[in-house]
Amino acid sequence: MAKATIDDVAALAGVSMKTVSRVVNKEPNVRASTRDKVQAAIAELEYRPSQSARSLAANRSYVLGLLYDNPSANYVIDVQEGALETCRRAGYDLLIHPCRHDEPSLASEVLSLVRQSRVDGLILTPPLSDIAELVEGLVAAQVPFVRLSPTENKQACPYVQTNDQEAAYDMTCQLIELGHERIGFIAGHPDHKAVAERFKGYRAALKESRIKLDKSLVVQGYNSFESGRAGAAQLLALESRPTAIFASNDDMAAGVIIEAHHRGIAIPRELSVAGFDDTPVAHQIFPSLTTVSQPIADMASKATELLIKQLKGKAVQMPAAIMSCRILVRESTGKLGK
Amino acid sequence: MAKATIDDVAALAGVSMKTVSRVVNKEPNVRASTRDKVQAAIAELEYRPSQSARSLAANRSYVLGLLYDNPSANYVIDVQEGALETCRRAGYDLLIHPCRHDEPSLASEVLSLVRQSRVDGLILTPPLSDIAELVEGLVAAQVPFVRLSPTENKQACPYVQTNDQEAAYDMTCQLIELGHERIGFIAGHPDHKAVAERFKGYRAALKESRIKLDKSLVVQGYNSFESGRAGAAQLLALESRPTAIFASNDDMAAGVIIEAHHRGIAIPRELSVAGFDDTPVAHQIFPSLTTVSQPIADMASKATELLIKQLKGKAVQMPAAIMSCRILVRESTGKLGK
DNA sequence: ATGAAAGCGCTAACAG
DNA sequence: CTGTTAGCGCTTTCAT
Repeated sequence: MAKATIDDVAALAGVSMKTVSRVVNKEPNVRASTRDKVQAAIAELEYRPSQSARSLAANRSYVLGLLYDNPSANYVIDVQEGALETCRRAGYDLLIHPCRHDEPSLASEVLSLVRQSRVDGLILTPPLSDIAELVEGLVAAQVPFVRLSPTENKQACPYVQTNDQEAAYDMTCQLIELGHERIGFIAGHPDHKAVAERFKGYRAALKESRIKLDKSLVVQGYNSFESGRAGAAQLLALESRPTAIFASNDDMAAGVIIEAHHRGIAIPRELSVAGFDDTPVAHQIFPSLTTVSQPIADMASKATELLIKQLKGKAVQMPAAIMSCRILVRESTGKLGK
Repeated sequence: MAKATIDDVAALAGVSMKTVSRVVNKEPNVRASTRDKVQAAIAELEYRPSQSARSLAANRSYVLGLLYDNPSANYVIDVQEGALETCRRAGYDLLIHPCRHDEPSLASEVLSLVRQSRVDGLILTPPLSDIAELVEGLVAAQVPFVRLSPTENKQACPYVQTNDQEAAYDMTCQLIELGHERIGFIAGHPDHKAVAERFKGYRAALKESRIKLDKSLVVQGYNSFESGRAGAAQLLALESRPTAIFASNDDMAAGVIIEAHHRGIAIPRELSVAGFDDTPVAHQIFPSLTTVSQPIADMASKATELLIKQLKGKAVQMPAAIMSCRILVRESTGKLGK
């Protein structure tokens, strides 16, 4: 049996092509009995509308593009999962498009994707959310898009973010309450602003507790395990070394833990360690890592919803959603000497 | 400026639409000077062919579908990366389609995706590579597809696999050479045959060294960290416990390491641990894990090539590619007492 | 509530 | 080597 077309369905149901189209697209103004007839014909012929034909006619692809440049497999997978969840419910598919945030041709490459009518809209994740040229290019070309965790130019499009600076603040407060005063901090990659700005939470907590910010306790990391280990090596070699280290993400925190192991420093007896993200390594490491969990899939799912709403023309203004992080206390933090 | 169409380009270049089409699709039989004229017009108008129009006319979407049901984010990301690499070079895009291998409607759901003309072909990854109903359904519907690491029904389609049973054999031999005789084994998820069959390599190595297979040393794992930890708990509680444990993947090996830490068993002095896959946790854990690295992205890239070749009708028979694993010796294995 | 006609922008088949 | 003619299977617009 050859693939059935809308004409075959119309003929079998004894209606016009347009009526079948109405039923398929759940448009109103179809009598219930007519709809039933059509649906029976669809079932009998196993009719599936051709996406290419409807894309061409309607000038919409029913495909969304997910853009990312993130070395964390877990982050990307969670985003994909969340985005797909909403896509499926709404009848969209998802095209993935990893790219390089430092590629000069990034904006034109992405615009080309849209101009080929491949995707109806885009989802941007950090650090792409903060690439001004890309964001401005999309706005100028009137491409519908949403962003996850943008830190700048927030009126450009709908977005979803977490209160992660607040979580970094809370985490730092917890360490202070445990009695720590010399708290090392490993900052996130400067290009990755959402991570980099977790530093603000750390700083605010110290300030509130009237602990002077000691610049020798703050080292630059680059989100990788290796950079975390290197940062830890620097901090732990200090004459008066910190009693706690807060890394801006789990990979770097894992690096801190390994470096401490290799130096024979006991965690948490001699050093508390905290991370951020709750990646799998956080509980696969010894001791398990105190960290912050972000609802990444939920953020992506919500962002995709905002995008689809925008595509349907329902959005007059640019909505935004803020979601909450959760601190997970595990084995790697505690009072000194315990 | 409205989006330029092929007619606009043809008009500007002073040729027919068909000639533009030839240039765009790099077909032969176009005079160089004509091609140049056309390309100049394309550049001037910033013409990008509409994918929907060409899909409809040519009955091809230039999109491939990637099917997976794998809890390992790293595996999936590597597969995506490899597949995309080939896709880009060949002018294809990639649609991702996670699904559940135990879902009864899996085959019909996937066939529906193809019938909507969304994808021209499919890439199946473990454990989907071994879902007979899906594989047979695709063959029956004459859908072009390729598989990664299939263990059954190998003539059904082109495929790519590694010599991982051989690698498991080599790893076991290495442990034996280090003096281990009581080597525990944590088997992979039974639904995930490619992983499960690593056991064969372990068994073969023991046999060759005339070490009797002790069934109490083989426990069933399910590929997860937790199942690895549970398996290790069982093995390490044995009266005569193993001096080495080989887990069928890194997540389970990480579970072994954590369980050993909690029991105060020193690695590798009292227990050697080996894993499989070389996921990030393998070097983010203490001690770092001896493991096997598979060229996952390369496999996916190669598989995608085979698929595209098949789409172009170039493949008469079903080709297969076998790639090599590499053993990475790290800190977690050694001689007893060292 | 339903239908008829006119494309969407391209490729395929054939003609020259 | 290049052009002409027909669709691909839908949605849209406008009738009825």
